[in-house]
Parts: sequence; structure tokens; C-alpha cells
Amino acid sequence: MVELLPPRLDPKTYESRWQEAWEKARLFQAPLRDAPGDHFTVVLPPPNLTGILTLGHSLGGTCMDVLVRYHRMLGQPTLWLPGVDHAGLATQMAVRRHLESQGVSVAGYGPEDWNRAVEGWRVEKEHHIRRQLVAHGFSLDYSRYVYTRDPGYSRSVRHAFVQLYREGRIYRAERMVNWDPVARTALSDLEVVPTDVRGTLYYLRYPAADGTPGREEALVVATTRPETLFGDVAVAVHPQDERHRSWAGRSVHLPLTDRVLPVILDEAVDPTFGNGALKVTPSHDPADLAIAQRHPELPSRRDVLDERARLTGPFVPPSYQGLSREEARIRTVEALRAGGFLVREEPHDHRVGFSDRSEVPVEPRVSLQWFVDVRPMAGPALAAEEQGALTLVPERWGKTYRHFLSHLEPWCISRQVAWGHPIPVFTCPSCGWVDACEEDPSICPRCGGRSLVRDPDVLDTWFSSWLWPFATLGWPQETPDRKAYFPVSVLVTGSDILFFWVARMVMGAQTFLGELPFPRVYLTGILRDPEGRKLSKHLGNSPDPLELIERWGADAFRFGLTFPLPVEEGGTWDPLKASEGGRNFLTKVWNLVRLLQGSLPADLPPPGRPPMRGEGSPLLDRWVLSRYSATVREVREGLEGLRITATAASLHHFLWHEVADWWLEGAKARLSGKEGEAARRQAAEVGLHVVEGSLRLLHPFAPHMTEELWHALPHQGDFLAVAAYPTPGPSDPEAEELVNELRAWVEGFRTLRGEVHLPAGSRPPAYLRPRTAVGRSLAGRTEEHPGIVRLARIASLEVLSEKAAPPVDAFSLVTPEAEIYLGRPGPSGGSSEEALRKERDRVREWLSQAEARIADPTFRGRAPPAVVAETEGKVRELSERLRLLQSHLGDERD
RNA sequence: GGGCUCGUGGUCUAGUGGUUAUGACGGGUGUCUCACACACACCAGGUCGCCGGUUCGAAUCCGGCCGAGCCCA
Repeated sequence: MVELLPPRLDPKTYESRWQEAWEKARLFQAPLRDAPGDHFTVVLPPPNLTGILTLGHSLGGTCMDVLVRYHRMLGQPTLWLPGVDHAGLATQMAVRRHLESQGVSVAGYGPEDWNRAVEGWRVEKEHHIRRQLVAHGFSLDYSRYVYTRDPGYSRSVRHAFVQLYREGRIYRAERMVNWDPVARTALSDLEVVPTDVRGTLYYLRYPAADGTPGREEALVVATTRPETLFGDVAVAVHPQDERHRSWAGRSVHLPLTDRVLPVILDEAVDPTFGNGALKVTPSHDPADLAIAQRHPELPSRRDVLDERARLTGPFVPPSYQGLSREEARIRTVEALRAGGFLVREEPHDHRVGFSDRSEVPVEPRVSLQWFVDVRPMAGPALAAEEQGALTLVPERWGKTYRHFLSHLEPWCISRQVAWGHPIPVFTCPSCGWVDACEEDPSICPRCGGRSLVRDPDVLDTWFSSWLWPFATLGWPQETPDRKAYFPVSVLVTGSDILFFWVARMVMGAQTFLGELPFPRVYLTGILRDPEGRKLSKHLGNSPDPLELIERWGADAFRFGLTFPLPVEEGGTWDPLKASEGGRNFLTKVWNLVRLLQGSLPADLPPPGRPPMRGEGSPLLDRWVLSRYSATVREVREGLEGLRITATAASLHHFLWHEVADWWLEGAKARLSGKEGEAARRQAAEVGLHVVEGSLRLLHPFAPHMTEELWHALPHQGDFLAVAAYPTPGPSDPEAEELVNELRAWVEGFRTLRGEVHLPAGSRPPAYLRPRTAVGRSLAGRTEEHPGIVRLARIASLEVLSEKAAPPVDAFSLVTPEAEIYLGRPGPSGGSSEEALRKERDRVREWLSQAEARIADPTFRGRAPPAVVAETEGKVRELSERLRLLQSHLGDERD
């Protein structure tokens, strides 16, 4: 026989023990098979090696583990594949910040230095992340762990690049891109974070260069970036702008220089912005570039900022050469003011794109970069969602997904950093041959030259991430895993990377495999701290999940993530409160099992088929079996439908407020053996069936504790983690109806006790008079009376006949099926009029609503007959109840 | 500027046309009632943002307004 459980749960005594036991038994290793079947596959969104796991990872991981453990218990071949992402630029920037904070200068770092430094960092972070994953109790298959720079994965990335290059979908071009002047690399549009900034709008005079001598004419131009004026090629005004139209074709002096600029007309100028005149700086603003390109007489390049955003080049006067953009702004504004060109300046709120990586303003910059033309991939990705082959949960994300895919731009995939997958393009300097190659070529295939040059750039990290669902399974090879475990069954991730990752994976799988990577996407919400800020590594407001697990245990922490805050919505999440709530619930379950365990007859067999409980069995047994069946159904349907929080709530409610509060409280006497061995055995069978089954239901949410408790009860099998998930039994509507009334009686007695402030220890006698068939049926079951007596903490329960007068001094209430009376223990027991009055007011309110509806002829004429009949029944019932309540109030006054 | 989402007791939240609007946290009162004070019992607290419409009937559907947030320009 198993040992008795300790009185208080202590996760430290069992969590790591079960983690080790599961691992040793290889329960989470997906079986090798080479045929497709009813597999269930989830891939862990690979955490970035920039840092460690945050609460967002804990949330997503918990949802995945819930689903994976559920499907494993259903008996499906199940794979949950873990891995980490090298996160190129982001990681290199993290290492850079780290080195600089240590006082190490990275100024002279070449690619080898970077790779060595980042590699050391990677090993350390990978180790920590692995420990974090294990500590959560995630049932990952570590034998299939993938790192995005593993040789195999790197080959997949290279294969993908070469294929797109050969198809002409990857090309190199000189384009204006988002440039990070600190990291000194291009960024994709998605890596730019628009940020509200309070800046200054400067109004500058550009004096007429062709004016009549003696007249002081000037065009006033408004700009937020005076420091780029050396790159101006024109001033533009709107063709319909009456104020400035006469300037068309004229020319102005560019302040601080001796250059002259033409004034042009262009529709893109916003006449309401500033003064309605725009300085055109094509090399440093995308809108200006577009204007310059529409006017062939203008140069479309005039770079004045270098890769570090310093003023340089032939157009910059010597005294400004080498200034940073910030210094240059100060100096140009000073000079403009001194020269009388600064008309005024005003505060100006606007949005500036900041680099997601180095957190400085992004500089639009024309440079030579690699692009994937993803626009042709949007069609199939849109069609999949519109035709229902791809579902997003919650479904509202479908709109966002469609909007994004309808506005795609070419994707800039080259980065000028060291850490990442090198772009596999080679050039022969002798003959000009260029190609993308899966294997490094040693000689030029065209001229035989031996000095081939590799492209110096590396790929955007997401260019490797978008292959994750299939490159992890060996693509492009047709491996057994690829056949057995693709596609992924459901992708679980945060809604913040719907564009970065989810949409691109869909396009990637459709492009490379011709099929969807997954049929369903479950998007979790974003967790915020109590100030409403997103929990993130940058802000440092996300605690290390390990600390919370250490304090509360993995199960409590996990349960607190799924309930009560809705996983799908996200919101403000207080780590202490949430974990505390989880811990309280788990303690409840722990003690529930302890009590049951102590009451089980020694020879009770493990639970098998549901105990049959027909007419004549204790009502609470029939009721709890029926409620259990309903819960099994709810939980299974909830998990199938990806409603994680609703499912956790069902389990929470059933175990705490049905099993513990009602069934167990009512069954205590029987379980203690006071009512004989047969009654004890009967209660124990029911309790074991329901509780053991509930542990299986709960296991995906709280795996360690349920495993520990399961082993303390009679059970079949070695591990709960691979036990069968429960199937629902029959429901018992009669028992549910009777127990609802039983509860109304008990609650009525309790309310009366509270209203009249009975001392906790007092046990007054109680009486009731049933008013309906249901009431009479329940009242007639005298075998239920001891339970009611116990639950209501009364001395006795007497059923009054139709005519019998109630005790003179009793406090009373009217439930839906009976009048109930609580005997007054002494002459000065207070008054229950308050409770009766409130009940009367409520009933009167309900009744008047129902009567108003019945009185309305159009309601009778148009509402379905069933609704009319129901309302009529309600009116009858409520008016009878109201009459009784009023008479009880009258009785009291006597 | 465009798109999307959300306004339900002090806070968070369930509820997508038909009983008396769900639960959690917080608050109050009482209890260490032989599993659990990480608990138990009871109580208080809501004109379901505002206005209009559709309907026999609206927290729920439609329109407008106000407010909050997110995403993309």
C-alpha cells in the first residue's frame, strides 16, 4: 500500500523527481515511424539566444504542453520538437551590449572575433534555456532538439536560398532600406519600431535665386531634419497650392551653400504640413526619393550621410564633415539662425522609426541589398486562410493576417553583420560569373579561376525561421520524421509575431513544399506588467520563470498562466497573484486526494468502468458522476477547440466547487465508516472513479502534482503521463435536478444562520414543507437527510405536511421547491426579516418582468409558443412564491 | 491617415437574440467545523460606455458618438 501523503504539498519533493523519471522512461520521445498517420506534432517556436525565456515563453509553452500531453494521452504518436534560434543580428547586438558593459571595446572586432564571442554566449544561453524548459516540466522530445545553425539546418537554409535564387525570386538591388547606423546593417520593415517622439519643426527661408534685385523674396520650407539640407536637390510644392504655385519653375538658394535648387510641383506634397513647401532630399527619405524619381531632371542620389549616419561626401561643406547626425543638427540650426534663414521653430510630435535591435533612429539609406520578392507568395497564403484550410484562433486574427498579406513589399534579407547564415553567393572576379551554390565552389565553373569571392553579408534570421516547421524534420531530405510528423498539427505562438513568423512560414511551406505547414494557429495574448507595459527582455520587467518556479512550483506557476486571465487575450498579469491562485487550487486538489486516500478500503481495486448508480443510490454520488461526465465532455471539447482558459476554468470549478465543496462534504460521514463498511465502500468507489479521472483530466495542466497524487491512489499503469484520457459516461438529469434543490435548501439554511448571526457551534432544528413534485421527491428521500443536516449544520430536519403549522418562532425562506424553516434557538435570536424581505423584493421584480411580457399581446402573437408557455409557467410559480414570502413576512411581524 | 480589437460590480473577466448576467481577486461579517486558514460559511457591490435602430424580446445584431488599446503607413 502506498504511503499517506504529507499534509501540505511541497513541489520541491516531487517535481524534479518526476521530470527525471519521465525522461528516463523516454515517454516524450516520439516513436520512430515512416508512415503518416494520426500524428500530433507541435514545434516549439525557437527562443532567441539573445537572452533567456520570459513569461511569454512560459505562457506559450504551457499551452503547447497542455495540448501535447492531451494528445499523447489519447494515444496518438506525438512529437513536440524543441530548439533555439541563433537570432543573428539581435544576438550580436546583445553580445555587443554585454561586452561594452564589461568595458570591452568591440571597435576592432572582425567577423572571426564576433563569431567567437557570440559562440561563447550562445553556449551559455542555450544551457540556461534548456534548464528553464526542463524546469517547466515541458514534455519536449529533446532527442530531436534543433539549433538553427546546426549543419543540417544550415543546409536547409542554403537550399532554400539557392532554389529561390535560381527561380529569380531572390535578387540583389540598390534600394532605399532601413539602415541601423549603430549596428551598421540593413533591417527589414518589420524590425523598425515606430515610436512617438517630440521633435522640432524648423521653418527655413530658401531665398529666391532669380528674384528682382532689391526684393527680399524667399520660399519658407518646413523640416524636422535640417541637417540633411546639404542633400537637397529641389524644393517641392503642391500644384494646387495657390500660395506657392507662382514659384513653379523658379529657383532658390540652398542656405549655407552656394548651390541653387529648382522649385518643382508634385502631388505628394501635403499643403497643410508646415508651410506647404518641402525640401527634397532623395537619398535620405523614401517619399523624397519617390518625388525625385518622378522628375527625371533631378538627381535621385545625393548622399550626405555615411553608414554611421555622419555627414560626409562632396556636398557637405568642410566644417560639417564627420559630424554625427545629432551634432550636425545643432550646428546647422545655429548656422541657419546666424545667417537669418531660421524663420521659427515649433514643437512637433511625430513618429520616428527606431531600430528594434540597437534602439536608435533608423536612417533611410540607399544601399546594395538582397531581396526576396514575396509578393507572388501572398496569393496562396491568403487563399489558404480564406478557404478555411488554415484557421487562426481566435479567428479575429484572420483579418489582420489578410491585411498584412495584401500589403506585402519585397523582403530585405541581407544583413551586414558577422553572426548568421552566410549568403551563399559567389563571384568570380576574373570573368564576372555569379551564382548561388549549395556547396562552396573552389573554382569558377566558367573560367576556372581560383579566387572566387563570397558575398560578405549574412541572412536575416527570419530567413531561417520561416523554414522551421519542415527544416527541423530534415527537409529537403525525405526523412522518416518528415513523413511521419509533418505537417505540424497546431502552431502556438504570440500574436506579436503573426507577421514576422506565422505568415512567412505559411508562404515558405507553400513555396518549398507546396502545402501548408499547419492547419491551425493558436495565438496567445501579450502579457503586461501592472503598469500596462509589455513584458519584455528590453524593459527587464519579465522575471526569470525559474525564480517563480522555484518559489511556487512549476504546476502552480503554469496553472496561474492559464487561469483566470484568458490566455487568448493576454492582459495585466501579476506573477505573484497568479501563481498564488494556482497554488491555492492545487493545494485544494492535494487535500481532496489526501482525504479520499485516507478513506479507501485497503482492497479497493483501481478504477475501471464507471460505477453504476441508479435509483436508490445516494443522490450526491449520482450527481457527482453526472457532473464528472459533463466535465469530461467540456474538457475534451475545450482542448479540441483550443480554449485553454475555459478548459482550465471547468476543471477548477468542478474539482473545487463541485467535488470538494459538495460531494466530499456530503460523503465525509460515509467515507469515515460511521455509516458502515458497505456505505464506505460505495462512496470510496465513486470518489476514486471521479478523482482518479479528474487527475487524468488535469494532468496536462499540472503534470507533476497529478502524477504524484495518481501514484498515491490505486491505479493501473506506470505513468499518468501516458495513461488514457478519460471518456465521458452517461449523465443523470434527475440527480442533477434534485441536488440543485438540495443545495438550495442547504444554502437557505446557511443564509438564515448568517442573517441572524447564529453562533457557529449552534445546531438548531430545521423544518421544511415541499411545494412541488421535485420538492416532495427530495423531501421523501429520508436517506439524504443526514447529509443535509451535516451540510447545513443543523440538529435535525423535519418534513412538515401540507397543513402542519411551522414552529412559531422559526426563521423562514422560500426556495423554488419548498418553504424552509430554521428553528429559533432561544428567545433573543434576532430576526430574519432582512433575508425574507430581500428575497421577496427579488421575486417581485422577476415576477413583474414576466407579467409584463405576458400582458403584451404582440409577445403572445409572435414569440414561439414554447417561450410563451415557459413564461406563463414562470408567472404561476413566482406569484405562488411571492404569496408565500409575503405571508412569511406577515408571520414574522406577529 | 488606414486597419483591427475592446468598453459588463472597486479591479480583472464569462457570456454572439429568450429564465433571475458568470466567475476570480479585492472588501465586510463569522469560524482554526475531525483534508485544506494556501481554508470554510455567509453578505455587500452591476442603469452590461452613451444615443438611436432592428425585433414580440438586445449585454448579445445594425448605425452613430464617446473612451481605451493594438497593428500598419
